[in-house]
Amino acid sequence: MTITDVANHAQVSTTAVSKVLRNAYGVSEAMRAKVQAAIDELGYRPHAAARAMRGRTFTIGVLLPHIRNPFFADILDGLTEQIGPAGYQAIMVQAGGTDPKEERRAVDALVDRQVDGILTIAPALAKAELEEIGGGTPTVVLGRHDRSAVYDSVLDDDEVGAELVVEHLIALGHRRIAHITQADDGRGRATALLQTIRARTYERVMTEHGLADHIALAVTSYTEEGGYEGAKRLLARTPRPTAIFAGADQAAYGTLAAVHEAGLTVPGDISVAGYDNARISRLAHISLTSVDQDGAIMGRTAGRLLLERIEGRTSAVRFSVTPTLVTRRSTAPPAGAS
Amino acid sequence: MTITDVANHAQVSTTAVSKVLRNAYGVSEAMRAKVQAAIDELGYRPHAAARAMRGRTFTIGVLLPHIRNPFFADILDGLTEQIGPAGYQAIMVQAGGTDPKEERRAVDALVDRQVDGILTIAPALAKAELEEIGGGTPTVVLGRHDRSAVYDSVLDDDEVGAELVVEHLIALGHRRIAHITQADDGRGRATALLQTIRARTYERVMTEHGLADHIALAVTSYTEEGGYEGAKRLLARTPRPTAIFAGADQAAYGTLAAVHEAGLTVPGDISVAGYDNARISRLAHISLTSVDQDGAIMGRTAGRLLLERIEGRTSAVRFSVTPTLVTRRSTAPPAGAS
DNA sequence: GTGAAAGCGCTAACAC
DNA sequence: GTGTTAGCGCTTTCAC
Repeated sequence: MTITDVANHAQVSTTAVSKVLRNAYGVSEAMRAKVQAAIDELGYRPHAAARAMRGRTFTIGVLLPHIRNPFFADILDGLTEQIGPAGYQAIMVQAGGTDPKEERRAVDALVDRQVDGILTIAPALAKAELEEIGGGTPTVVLGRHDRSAVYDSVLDDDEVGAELVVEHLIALGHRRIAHITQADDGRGRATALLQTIRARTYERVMTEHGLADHIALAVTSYTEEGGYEGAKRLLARTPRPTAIFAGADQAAYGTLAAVHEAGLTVPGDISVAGYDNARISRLAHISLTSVDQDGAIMGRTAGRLLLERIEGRTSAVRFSVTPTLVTRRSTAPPAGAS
Repeated sequence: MTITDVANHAQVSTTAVSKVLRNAYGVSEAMRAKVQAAIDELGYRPHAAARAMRGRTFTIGVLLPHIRNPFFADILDGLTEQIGPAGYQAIMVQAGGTDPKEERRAVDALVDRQVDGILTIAPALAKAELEEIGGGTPTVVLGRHDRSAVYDSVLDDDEVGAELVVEHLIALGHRRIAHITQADDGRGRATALLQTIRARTYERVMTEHGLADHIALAVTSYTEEGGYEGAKRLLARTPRPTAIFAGADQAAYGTLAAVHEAGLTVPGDISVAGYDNARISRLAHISLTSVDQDGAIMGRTAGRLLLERIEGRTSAVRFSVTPTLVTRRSTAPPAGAS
């Protein structure tokens, strides 16, 4: 079932069919109707690979670090909502860990498949590599703070978000506030990575409040395992922190497990806060104080920016959402606070 | 950078290059080395779309209902582990809800992109549609109980799993045990769907223990929202159930929230059990009794079966894993049990 | 063992 | 407004 079959069936040229398929300029209404009828009748669907040889694939490639973080689902929903009506389909690939090599392989897989646009979510790649990719394919980078003239950026203001958490804990009366962050791999400017911004903001706010001596960092990863491991280390300190700010909700879940396992209670002995406001964090049993960044809006915006670039925009755009703090039962004044 | 460039650079024909690329029969060792050197030197990567026109894409398409269920991540990891070394790349598309129309659209997107194989996870499509897809592309269906001669099946023995949960609750002394299940859309034989098997097994085991009068079903969906909604309905019954078996962990999380919101405790007032043994269920704060099905093995097997089919196998294979029960703190004897 | 050449299904000049 | 036709980069006969 090819475009030639449709053309024969409708008694027109393949050009006409191609134009109807792409809603291109220069087809009469009668022609359109005739061709469309033939398409419907034959149940024809264009061959994506053949299209890719010459024109568009109507595909947006999404690079996800992994599919375990429910926050990514919000982003994807927003993206799909935006690009679907324009006839685009999102395909996802998993980066597989924080190894930039693996990530590069995954993003190359998208490039090789001739996607029309790429959305990378919190990539660990060096900026130069991202620009190389952006130079060849319209690209939106989500969750990084570098400024590029080659690709668009969608990000949450992590400095605001981290500040909200630390200020909240300090206002509750906490002084020994610890933080769990994710290691960066040392390539490129670290200040571009959201975990670095969150961690530095934590240190800055602590210092501003005269709590520099109480700064305690655990460098693991934004995963449940990372949160668990980090919390175990932090809880072993003497004196023990009274609050733990995990840089991501996933890590906060691991922290909750570690606290519980140590025979301590939340928030009685330890307050815990996260970042992302994943849906599960809202559940009464977890009830995690967290920073809400609107993933759906971020996804929709990424989609819009990609469509604009595909249509020809070449100037770079940077879109930042301002996060808000959602306080729940996992944070409370420290024991002994009057 | 095309195959012609490589051929020119190595002073050979494009045929030779193509053969080296595909590890095809009939190239001398010297030729292979020369061509490989040119490939490496030029940093050449084959154009996937051009390949797709004639041969393989080295791509496996995965249809996911959504990316919120962490159990799917285990499956995907297993799949990647299996197909990666063979040079295959997994790409995922989201079905977007339980609407079979949406699901069909998503799977067609994979077919249009000429993937070499398709893995559908817990699809809601009619069997006839799955067979149509399987007829055109090697297909593995994960999580359905229909028997097909056209596609392979990978499943967990849901009858065993559901029985383990209900027997466990009964052994603890519960009698008023309720169940939250997912609606099916009425297409095709319902007995093919895992939610139907789990629900019917629940009814059967209850009946076998003389508890037919205590059967209480809430038909919502395997999501947090579905679990929350279903639990609210069940808790409104008089007399109230003492245990709720949610057909999936996601739904169990919603159930926990609803129970908590009703001012009741788990497991003091209500025992809660799930199915899937997602990682979060292990966390001390949730500590959900659940059924473990080994997602990694299921994913690896699906990958192996797909590669076999791509290599030419035409007979259908059915692979079933036997689940186990993991008891945690969310289930306990009912209040008033001596 | 190696290479020339046809053609996969589509898009886009360009001619009519 | 419509049709003819030359490729896109690769794989695959089929000669040599």
